[in-house]
Amino acid sequence: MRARSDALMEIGRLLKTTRKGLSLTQEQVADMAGITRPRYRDIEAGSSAARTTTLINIARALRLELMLIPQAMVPAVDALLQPHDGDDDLPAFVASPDGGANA
Amino acid sequence: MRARSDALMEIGRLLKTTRKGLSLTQEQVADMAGITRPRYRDIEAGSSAARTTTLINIARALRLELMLIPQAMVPAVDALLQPHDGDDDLPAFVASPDGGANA
DNA sequence: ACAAAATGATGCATTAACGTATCTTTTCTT
DNA sequence: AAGAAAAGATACGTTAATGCATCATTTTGT
Repeated sequence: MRARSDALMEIGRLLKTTRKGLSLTQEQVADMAGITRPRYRDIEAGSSAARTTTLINIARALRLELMLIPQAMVPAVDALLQPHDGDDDLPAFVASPDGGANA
Repeated sequence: MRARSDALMEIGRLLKTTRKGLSLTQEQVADMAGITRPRYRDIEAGSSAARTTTLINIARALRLELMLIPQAMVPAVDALLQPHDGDDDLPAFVASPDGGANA
């Protein structure tokens, strides 16, 4: 409800972009992820820090996978994702800077 | 408290492996991530679904980054992470199958 | 073998994610 | 322009993540 971290907003933007790329409504994604629309809305808006399981379910509804990448490999992974020749959906990747411990 | 999904246990295993590779104690990682040791312990054991912000903080304490990768790109990213010639720490990557909507 | 550190584990209080309901505002479609 | 659908937003109750304290067990180091 009162999350609002940089990372959350970045994730939210990615979710929204990906969802629109798939022409899905918030309700459809929420259903697929097993949560309600108001909750999905908060997550997409970056105003709620979803549980790990919830984020994974949302990601999969959008054909994304949550991964933990060694920081040293992030540039390489980014480069790999940049020239998305085109399979079906839109590109994606997340995370970067932040700071404040919790919340 | 009673999470226990496949994905959570997989993440937990990765966190533990990475932490040991960095020779850090649970307490050190918990401190860096801004949570308590009992909580970090639960997360590492896969018995608790951390909030997104918490997972990000833990990941960064372990020099990892949370990323959402298009499923179509996962094999390529995996391949990129496999032959880690030697940068600094241990390997890493996560996620796979699961199912049950929430929790 | 011993001590110390690290990890496993539990109980209780607090906080925020999540569900349900309802409303308004914006964006599509015709 | 009118109507419908989607998205934005808020309130309140429930549930689980988190903090704090404290135990037992395992591992590490000397």
